[in-house]
Amino acid sequence: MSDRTVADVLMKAARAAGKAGVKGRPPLSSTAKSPKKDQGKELALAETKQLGLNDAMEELRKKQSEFDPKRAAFWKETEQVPFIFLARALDMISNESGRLVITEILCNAFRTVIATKRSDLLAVVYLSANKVAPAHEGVELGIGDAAIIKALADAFGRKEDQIKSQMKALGDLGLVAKASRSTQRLMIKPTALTCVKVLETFRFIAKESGKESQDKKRARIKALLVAATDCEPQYLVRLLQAKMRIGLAEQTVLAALAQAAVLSEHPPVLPAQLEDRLDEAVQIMKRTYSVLPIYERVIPALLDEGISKLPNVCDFTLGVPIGPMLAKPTKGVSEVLDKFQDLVFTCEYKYDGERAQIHYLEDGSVEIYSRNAERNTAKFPDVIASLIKFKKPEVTSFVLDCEIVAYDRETNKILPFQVLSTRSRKGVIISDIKIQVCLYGFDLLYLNGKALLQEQLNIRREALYNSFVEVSGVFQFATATTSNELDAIQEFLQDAINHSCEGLIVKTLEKDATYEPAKRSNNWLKLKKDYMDSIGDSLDLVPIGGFHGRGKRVGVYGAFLLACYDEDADEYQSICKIGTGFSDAMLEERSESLQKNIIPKPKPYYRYGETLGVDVWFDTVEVWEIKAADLSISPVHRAANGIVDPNKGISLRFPRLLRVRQDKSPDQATSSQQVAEMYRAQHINHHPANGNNEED
DNA sequence: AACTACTGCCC
DNA sequence: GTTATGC
DNA sequence: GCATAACGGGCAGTAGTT
Repeated sequence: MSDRTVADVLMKAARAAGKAGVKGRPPLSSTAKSPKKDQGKELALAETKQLGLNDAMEELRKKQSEFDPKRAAFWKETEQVPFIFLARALDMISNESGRLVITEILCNAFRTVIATKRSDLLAVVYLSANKVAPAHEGVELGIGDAAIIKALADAFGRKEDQIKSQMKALGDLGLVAKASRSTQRLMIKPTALTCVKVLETFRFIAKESGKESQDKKRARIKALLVAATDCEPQYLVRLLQAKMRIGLAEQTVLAALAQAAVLSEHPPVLPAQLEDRLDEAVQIMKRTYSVLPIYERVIPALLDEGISKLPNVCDFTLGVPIGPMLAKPTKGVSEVLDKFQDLVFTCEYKYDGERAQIHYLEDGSVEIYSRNAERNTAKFPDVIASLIKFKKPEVTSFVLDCEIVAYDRETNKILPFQVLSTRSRKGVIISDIKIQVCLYGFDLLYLNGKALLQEQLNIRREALYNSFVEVSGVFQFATATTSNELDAIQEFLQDAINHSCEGLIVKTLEKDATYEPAKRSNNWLKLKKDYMDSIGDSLDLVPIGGFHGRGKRVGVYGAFLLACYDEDADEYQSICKIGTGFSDAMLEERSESLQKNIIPKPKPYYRYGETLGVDVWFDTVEVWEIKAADLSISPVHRAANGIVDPNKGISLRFPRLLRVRQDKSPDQATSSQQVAEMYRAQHINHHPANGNNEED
């Protein structure tokens, strides 16, 4: 089969389709954004027979000052909120790009729920935020594109291959679902979906496990799809994918929720105060959720007590993960000095491991949470067992912010992230552990019954230093300096890198130095070698394959397969895919240019992993400069195969496009020898278990 | 029992 | 994780 | 500056298949 024809046809089809339904980029083709309420209207009238639906939905468009919550309800107040109400609201939002308007529509929808069926607000918010449960509860759908494709084929009586090729063309399974709507009319119309029912089904899907669980999950999805009408299939699928793609995500949901609470108050807020109250409410809601990310707690409290009293009822709770504070990237020491001009600050090593937030409760129990609030407690029983050794006896409760790093206690050296990631993740037993870890503590958020979030970093850090003792290779404080001289910082950065760290985190100490949960704060700056221009690994590589874009990248390539050139064997060896660093214009240019160089099948002198699933192959014509943070041994890529590892190639960590090298031809690309040399130059600390005879 | 594709979650 | 983009 | 949505490598765990 010829890849060219398939690829070409799909690409053209996508362009012709004008990329309706996914926003973010002014479409290549000039099809104007046509309001699509017209289409929805007919479908709704024909199918749902819910008279008043369209009028009701029209109400949602109104400004919040003119909006009448009950007029937007087309169901009886005793009934559960229909799913189509939310789906239509989301569809309305998909046609908007302004965040204010999006927030307003969602706010109106929430107000209607509050005014009619308050008990459904929780489900409606969960669906709006595209979540199934709090992150730390570990509820997983276990449904990906492959499973959805099967379910769609099943529900609409289509062939999987057909769905797949339509997926390539439309770039979104939600749109495929929309296009698949069953033509046959059902004899008995299924009962309308409700938000509660949909959320409940998602939770059932998550619970399904073991033999034939995939069939059971698929059956549940099918049932939802069959019962769905109008735009419901599209949004069901997008919810299952956890990709809403309509410019709405959790932060906006929180804002809308806060505003809806204010606007639902009795007596109504005076117009003169309204704007301030709304802004304040949004801040309160975001802050509350950042320290207590559990809708089951926040929403009832919001409904019962109102937004103003929310902080009194919903506060940080030991055992519940706080959103970790994040750092802003900076390009160099001078930018850091610039941003922290007159402030006192400190520099800490940025360790290359995984972020951990450790909760130690009064009863001695422990929870360990990841950067994304996943409960990792069962992954680190060794950490829990060692707590007692580095915690001072007078410490009865704490929340520690730290980095867990793979560590070789023989050589006292930090091991690479790739080693850490090989640790088992579930139900780990201490005696089975092969990779030891060291904790690097850098912040203390809670101590002996008292939250420290509001304290400045110097206070929190003092508390940290006073509460724990270092145990070499088990628990150490993040290496820090308070020097504020450019040269000294530069040197400290080099020290960090020499000690197997990624770079530095620079933090304000005394002023503007509170812990800002869940924020990428300006008070923490990260400084990595590869952020700096003219420093860090950069390679000149050849695009040899393309992958059809999804979402806002439909109609262009979303990613490319890159290769280096092996001079000895005269072959191109895949080294990584690349999908970031392109401006929209650049991505279009490169897509268009490479499309002219499509070849029907890969050249015999291309080396690559078969599992990559390349959509389209290109002749070697261009050279792109790519920046990366590190080089790694790869299970799929083939660069420098046989040079560093007998059976494996080399790949790049965090690859991104810098620019197109118009001055270079493909055979002048970075050579496999150079790639191998760059890999060796990293001076990686090898784990003893991996260093010896692996393959003999 | 070994392999593979898929999924979720680290970075 | 990095990056680009619209508001 | 914030929020969102494109996209990266690579690992363990799981379900299904050979």
